[in-house]
Amino acid sequence: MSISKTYLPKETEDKWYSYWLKHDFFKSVPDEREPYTIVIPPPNVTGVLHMGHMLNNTIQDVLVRRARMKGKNACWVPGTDHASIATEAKVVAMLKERGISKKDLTRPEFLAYAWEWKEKYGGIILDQLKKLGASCDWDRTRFTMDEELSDAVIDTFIHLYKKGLIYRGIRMVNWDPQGKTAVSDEEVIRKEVNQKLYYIRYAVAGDEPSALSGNYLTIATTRPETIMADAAICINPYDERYLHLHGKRVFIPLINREIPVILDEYVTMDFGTGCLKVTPAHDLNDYELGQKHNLPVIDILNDDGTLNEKAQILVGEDRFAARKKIAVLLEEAGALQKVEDYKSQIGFSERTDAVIEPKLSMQWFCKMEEMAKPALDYVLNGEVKLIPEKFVNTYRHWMENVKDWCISRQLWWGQQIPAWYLPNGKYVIAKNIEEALAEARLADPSLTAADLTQEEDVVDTWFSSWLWPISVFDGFKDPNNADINYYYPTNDLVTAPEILFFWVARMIMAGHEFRGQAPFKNVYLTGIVRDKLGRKMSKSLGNSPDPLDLIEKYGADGVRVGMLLCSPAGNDLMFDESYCEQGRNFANKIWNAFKLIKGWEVDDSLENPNGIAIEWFGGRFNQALSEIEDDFAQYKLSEALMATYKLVWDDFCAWYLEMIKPVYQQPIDRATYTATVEFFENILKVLHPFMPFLSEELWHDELFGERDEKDCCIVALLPSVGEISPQVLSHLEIVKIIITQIRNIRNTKQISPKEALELAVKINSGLPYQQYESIIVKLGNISQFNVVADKVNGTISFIASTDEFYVPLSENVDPVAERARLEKEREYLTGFLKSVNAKLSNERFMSNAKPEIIDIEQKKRADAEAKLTILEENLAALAD
RNA sequence: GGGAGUUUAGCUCAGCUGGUUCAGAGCAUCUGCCUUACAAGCAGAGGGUCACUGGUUCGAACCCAGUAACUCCCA
Repeated sequence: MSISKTYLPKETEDKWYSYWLKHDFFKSVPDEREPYTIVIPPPNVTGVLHMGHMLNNTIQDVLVRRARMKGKNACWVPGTDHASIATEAKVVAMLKERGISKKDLTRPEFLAYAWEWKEKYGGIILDQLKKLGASCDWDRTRFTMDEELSDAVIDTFIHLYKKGLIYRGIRMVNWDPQGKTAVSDEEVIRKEVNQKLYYIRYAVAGDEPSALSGNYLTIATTRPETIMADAAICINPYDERYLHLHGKRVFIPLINREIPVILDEYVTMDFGTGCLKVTPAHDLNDYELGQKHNLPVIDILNDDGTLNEKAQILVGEDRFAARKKIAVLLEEAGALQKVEDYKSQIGFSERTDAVIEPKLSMQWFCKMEEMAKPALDYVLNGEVKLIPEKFVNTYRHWMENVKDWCISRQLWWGQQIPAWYLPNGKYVIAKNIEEALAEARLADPSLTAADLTQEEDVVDTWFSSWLWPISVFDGFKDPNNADINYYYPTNDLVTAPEILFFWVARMIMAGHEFRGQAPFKNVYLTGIVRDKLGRKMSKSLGNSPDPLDLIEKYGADGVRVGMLLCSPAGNDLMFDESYCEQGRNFANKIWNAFKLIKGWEVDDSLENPNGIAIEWFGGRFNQALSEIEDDFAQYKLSEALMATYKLVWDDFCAWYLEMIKPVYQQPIDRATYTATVEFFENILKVLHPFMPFLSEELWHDELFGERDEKDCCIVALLPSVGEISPQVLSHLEIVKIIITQIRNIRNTKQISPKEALELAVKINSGLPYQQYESIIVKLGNISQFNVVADKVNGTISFIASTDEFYVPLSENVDPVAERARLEKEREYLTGFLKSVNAKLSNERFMSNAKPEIIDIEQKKRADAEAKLTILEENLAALAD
């Protein structure tokens, strides 16, 4: 039988994934076991897997697999969200390719195309997750536009409206002129952009030109194309430069419309010129100022960002083209004083990357304040834990300053708002047109269905997502069903901090509102995946590797390990492919350990010479297991993985296997073999959540005996922490030092590992070296291990614990080098002893320090003194 | 402008309530090895004024104050 030299992921991954599926290991139905539930943060249905998903879903899978192996009923619910803006954009693009324009279609026709698109491309990202090994219960896959979930959205809208939490109003919203919809504050990404600051002169009405003040005032703006929408010029009443302007009126250049000069302390005197153009329709602050001063609102922009007739000039031009052109016109008119470079923050649409236009429009809003209060309490009182904790502050700050949520979107792809307008402009909110009509008739019995028109807008996608932990279990349709009662509240939510507010917080609000319970207990916030230069991974930078290529190259297990190695909770991670390489190497190491064990022949007539090694590793394993347990309890996944890594690589491979492995082609005794196979099987279990494919592959090897088809690593029970014998563990640490010292001597003296050495020990500590002799002899390649009563001269010496070791060399020891080495050690110890003595002779230390601390210090002194004595003697012997 | 966070080895990070598991881990580096499980490996080694300045304390990476740099969130 031949086993490949390295682990070959491609030969195992698809095989085991379909095996798990076939045997329904991911499937969960309520039963008597304790549930463990995660709902996936639904990725955008238009999305393809990126590194952020990769990280996020690896973490979820590790948690779910671990819970499953702890005997819990683990349920990971997958799905996608409908991402109204992004999807609508994709569908519009698809139609364009087919020569169809959205405006030529009716709403149902458009939606038919949208569903067609969704059916075709919507599953891609979920299929990609399978490559990673995600153990989701795929039968439960949900989509935020599924009928049940959409019903939940509509019912929620009606419910909140009836509670007075939803209202309609004119507000300044973030308008995305490309998506032609309003977007929420959270969907606006602010970026620093180089701009120009235009200084523009406005002629003052009725003023005679004078040499002193001129007959104009100058404003500074980054948006000269909006001057036609100006309603006033505002100055600070205390600005002494402009006292002469009080009560005056000025003319907007080019169109010569007259506007007043108003006074308000809002204007900063030292910014720009101190004269502020007020454009209520196109700036949020100006809007508020306009409200205060009763200024008219003149909106000169169309929904697509072009100028309309109210602008009078440049009608039909795009806002940015208009900006360039108007600069020229102003220049020609002598109204442009100067242009300066200027940096400022500009908002961009998260979905389309278009520059956001502040725009006044009629929108639907959801009141937040009332719902925010309990949602804040869940986090403050610890019912919902944020990991890491530092996010609690941010969360509180946001919840205490929460603003109403603009929930309408001017799109078709999404749940249409259940509002019906009556001919008189009023509206009713109802589940469907029949109910709407019935309600409308209460006021006016003559109305017919034809008189009603439904609101065109749909609700924000997040208005679906905030219901996700409830709606995936049909908790709205059937609030008392077995699933929701069993799985809700879920256990862990794994998501990115950037959506802490507009998703996590709102889920808590919805959970409280509809179930009286927060939807999850723990929220694990992952960091942002950055490249090793610290830049956010993005398509435009092209600095993001394709996760599927990585899997191809390093195997899914290797990539999973790579992701986790560099992912402390809540901190951004500087991803580098070399982490995946490390993961692959680790897989390979395990594979080779397996190969070694697999190659052994058992001879039943042999005695077990490895009792101590087995006892030691058993203890070490349990110790590591409890560390890993602690790490998981604190969601320190990368540390749990590192503890596993070291357990396997260092303790098992480098020490244990070397201790017990028989000489080449010699058989092994039964007891050692059995113990080792059992250790290895337990190691596979511990590895499984991190490396599911490799562990499952090895699990089924005949090495571990017969397995029936349901006996799989994925459902094996994790070992529980067993007995640890501290004495053997601490003795072995000394044994390791001895072996390392011997190897070190070999290294510095250029002695081959093949050349056996003699070793003598003068025991001062009383340690039972005879128990460990065989290990020292084997790993140190010692020909003779002698216990001596006196120092051995002409040897290399070292100290471990307080025992003295002597290695005679075939060539004479170089006394000069040996003296130098010992003196260096003496120097260190003397310094160390001095600092310990300083403490012990310090009265204040002795009176203030805790007794156990003093004990430790005294022990340190005793040890250091003992070692120094030995060193002095050895140095003296060297001088002879 | 307001708030939060970070700063420890070349890189990525641990370091709980101040005191030998206090200066750690992994990777990278250097040296020597193709020792039949593994060169995607083995053995060994080097490397840090714990950002800076003060303070509290018998004792500070850890507590306090200030400074600097970076990051994020909100305006």
